Amino acid sequence: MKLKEFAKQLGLSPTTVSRALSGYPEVSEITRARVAEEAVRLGYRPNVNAVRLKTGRAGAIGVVMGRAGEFHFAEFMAGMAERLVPEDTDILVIPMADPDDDKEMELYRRLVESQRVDAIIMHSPRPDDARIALLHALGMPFLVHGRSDIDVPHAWLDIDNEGAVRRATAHLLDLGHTRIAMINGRPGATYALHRETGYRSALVSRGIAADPGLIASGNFTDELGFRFARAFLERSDPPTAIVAGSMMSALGVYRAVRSLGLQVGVDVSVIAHDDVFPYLSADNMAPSLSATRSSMRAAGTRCADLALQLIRGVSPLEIQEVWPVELILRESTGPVRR
Amino acid sequence: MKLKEFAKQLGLSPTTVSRALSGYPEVSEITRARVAEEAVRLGYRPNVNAVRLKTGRAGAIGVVMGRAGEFHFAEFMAGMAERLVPEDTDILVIPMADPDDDKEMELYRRLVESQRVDAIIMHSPRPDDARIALLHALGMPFLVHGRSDIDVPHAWLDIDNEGAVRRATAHLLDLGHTRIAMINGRPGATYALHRETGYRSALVSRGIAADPGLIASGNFTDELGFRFARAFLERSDPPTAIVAGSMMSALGVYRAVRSLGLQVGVDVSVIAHDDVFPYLSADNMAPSLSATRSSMRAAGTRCADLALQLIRGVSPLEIQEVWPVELILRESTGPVRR
DNA sequence: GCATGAATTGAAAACGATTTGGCTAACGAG
DNA sequence: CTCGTTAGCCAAATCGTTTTCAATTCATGC
Repeated sequence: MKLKEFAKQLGLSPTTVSRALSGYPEVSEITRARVAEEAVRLGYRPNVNAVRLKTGRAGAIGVVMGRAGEFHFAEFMAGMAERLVPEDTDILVIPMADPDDDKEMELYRRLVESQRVDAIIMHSPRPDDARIALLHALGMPFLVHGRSDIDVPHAWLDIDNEGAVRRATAHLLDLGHTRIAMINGRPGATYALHRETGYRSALVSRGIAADPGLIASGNFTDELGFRFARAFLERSDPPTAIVAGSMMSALGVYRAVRSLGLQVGVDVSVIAHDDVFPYLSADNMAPSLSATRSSMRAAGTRCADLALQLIRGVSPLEIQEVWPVELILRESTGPVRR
Repeated sequence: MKLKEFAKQLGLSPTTVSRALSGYPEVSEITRARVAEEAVRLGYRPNVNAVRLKTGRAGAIGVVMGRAGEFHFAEFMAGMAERLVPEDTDILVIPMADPDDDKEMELYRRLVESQRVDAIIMHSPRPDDARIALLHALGMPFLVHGRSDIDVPHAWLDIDNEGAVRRATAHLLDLGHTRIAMINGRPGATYALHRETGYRSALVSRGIAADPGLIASGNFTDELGFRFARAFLERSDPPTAIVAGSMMSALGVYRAVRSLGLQVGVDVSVIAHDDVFPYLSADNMAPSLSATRSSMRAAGTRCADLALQLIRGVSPLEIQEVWPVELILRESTGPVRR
């Protein structure tokens, strides 16, 4: 059923029907009602591609996905959907190429030129992220989930990674721990830097020098959590507490602690960052995991919302949001054992 | 840069340029080369929306996403991307509505009519899944990841859930276990039924009656894994082995076993299904987890491939694939303890 | 030297909507 | 009774491609 045909059935012109459906003011309320009603009855729906061609709007928001199958991603997208479904806006997944490669840049360029999306949401930027510069130069509305120091205006939403880790570390210090290890994310991303800054600043404020041997970086996997924690704990001067970057890392850390016959929360205190997953909760771990917490799903919803605002013309400069992070103390942290 | 303008720069007609770029045979090799080269140099790219309108092809495949943020999803999509990126086909995420609701049906209807996707990939169908009937009726190419008994032709790719669980259960029986519990997925989905069938048939073949009290169903979460396993093990006649539906369930089961002072692989044997995640591996659990294994990522890649075939006109009837599932024995399974 | 067919190329008509710029009728005001 | 204004509607142009149909060129065989 096309507009022309539908209009004929109604005894109206395509113009009027189009206007009625798009809510323009110059059509009488009574006609509008009739058109709307008949559209439902006859099942008329404007052809998206025609609308897109004519208006230049894509009706879709692109979200960049890492190729490693990050477990955060589904949760973030589910959050996006919450906001975007009622808006009738599509979610387009943009698989990342190698970020260091020129291909990645080429990919964005093509994406923008092809007008398949009205805005882009990207994750885990680096302090000097060429993608941001490019998207800005191309004039594509985009929202950064995370932050960048790059000298280009960009909208962003981030959590207070630095503050979160600082508080977590400070809490461990309060408990008497002085040798505190840290398992961070892949080096390069701003969030990893911020976390390290938070960690260091907490130590410094107590006059403790950070031991480079107690800092490790890598993907947020159970395996690396285990390997790093084992390596820390097998040192001659092992840490008494570990700050881990994710729930998966924490699983590995727990395992490492246990594997050495030690007890989490007693011999070794553990704090991790929890993005709040429906399938794995810090509360349910044994012992329950003290964690810095921030909902990935909520971030997805809000990012989608902000992207919509960008599309509607809000200036990127007005969109800069830092979310506070909760610190939830549970059983995995305890006073240092002498 | 539009086609018209680009063509003029080349001193050719839009027709020829279009043909050259789309690889039609009636344009000379030399012109084609020139056009291709200049297109890169001048940065001409056809407007996707115009192409879509004209050709009726959307250049995108839709994939249905549950709203619960299933952890499998990112992995599956990463797999899809592997196949779809080189094909220059977009991935559109279709958030699911309530499947029992009419809204879900309405959603598909609109999706199809709006011509936003050329094919749809859906997951976890039920034996009698109205969505399949609808998509078939609407004439939309679609691929089912999983299976359905519905009497409507549909293309599908599934793993051998029944065989996997049968073998897993049989292996436990071989080890002398006779009281074997099972933690299944949400009731209703075909895969859950198949798994239960596999479980029951293994028991029956040894003349053992399935105890309904040893079968539980629910989302694949750590929490439910724990709760179900606890409930099982606290019975007066506890099972000596547990078959779990996912890695997350297995985490919960491990926790439950430990919480009762029991030992996985010694007091209680555990087998789970492993979709192979980069961030959590059965091999690394402690004790390492015996598992039925099938790569979710590979499934995503293959599903994307099959969807492309459907688009190219291959009959759904020719696309029916069952993947065998590996059974990998590790430390979490051992002979029954008397 | 000419008809024939193959090899290339173009002009123009779609695709299905939105939107600009009229047009008509009705209503008050003068 | 006319004129200006407004509400409501419509015709036609447009978005940027693809594709049908027709035209042109060119070599080939006679």
